[in-house]
Amino acid sequence: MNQKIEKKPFPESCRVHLQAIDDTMDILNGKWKIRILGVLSFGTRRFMELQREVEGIGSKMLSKELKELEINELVKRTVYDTKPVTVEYEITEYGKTLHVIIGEIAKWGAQHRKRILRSGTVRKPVAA
Amino acid sequence: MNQKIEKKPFPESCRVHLQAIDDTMDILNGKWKIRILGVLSFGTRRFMELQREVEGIGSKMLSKELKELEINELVKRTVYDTKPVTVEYEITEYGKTLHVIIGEIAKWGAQHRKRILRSGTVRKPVAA
DNA sequence: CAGAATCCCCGAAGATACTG
DNA sequence: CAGTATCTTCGGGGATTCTG
Repeated sequence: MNQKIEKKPFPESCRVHLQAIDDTMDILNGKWKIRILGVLSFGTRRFMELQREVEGIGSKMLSKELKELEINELVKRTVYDTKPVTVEYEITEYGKTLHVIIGEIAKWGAQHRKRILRSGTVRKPVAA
Repeated sequence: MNQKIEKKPFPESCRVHLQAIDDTMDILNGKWKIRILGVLSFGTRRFMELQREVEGIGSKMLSKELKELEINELVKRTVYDTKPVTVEYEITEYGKTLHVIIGEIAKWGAQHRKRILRSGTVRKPVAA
């Protein structure tokens, strides 16, 4: 049975803020996208290089995630007409606008790691 | 010695950076955590309120994600000994250190939305 | 209300093989 | 090399029910 507590639905300003968060997260979904962008932030990469550098990802997933990033114009794919075809991926100018976010994520991660180590306990970054 | 340009596995500095990104993402995994933190950033919330405000989440998922956030000391759970028990969730001081990230995410989302609208096409934030 | 327990399904994602 | 195609498995997560 549905309980109704009916409080104020939610201030509009809050909804907008949350909507914005969702907009971003819809694009950066999947556990690989951020990581892929992280690797690409160091420069152009070929498919195989990415697969090697994004630890644990399979070719199918990599292909799929890259395609999604490309659709959203965050990554650019370039094909070179060599004998065995060569493909390079790089972050677009628009994609670079994400660097602020990724930078903050990296910064926090570094701080967090220090915190974990400092706190004697053998606790590790637990997720699940 | 070796004159050939070695394909270094990956510069150490880069690995550290990527590791930091992973550390953060391991904690903010799942499609709900960021959203939950976003809602909680507006203040203390009860279980049902969260479920209503984090659109689409089920009680099982909400419970699970909250537990994980609690383990990582990003969220604090308080139980009040009322007739039907009352439970409140709030962001911890440590959790607030994530506000920078979440703020940037929201900022980017807002910008992105504008960009999408501006670009005539009916393109919408595509994820998959 | 706050959640745990159950049942169950569908899609994410791995492994493998194949192609231009 | 850079993917695509196919098959299959596994568990995330939804719906529902139950309890303190």
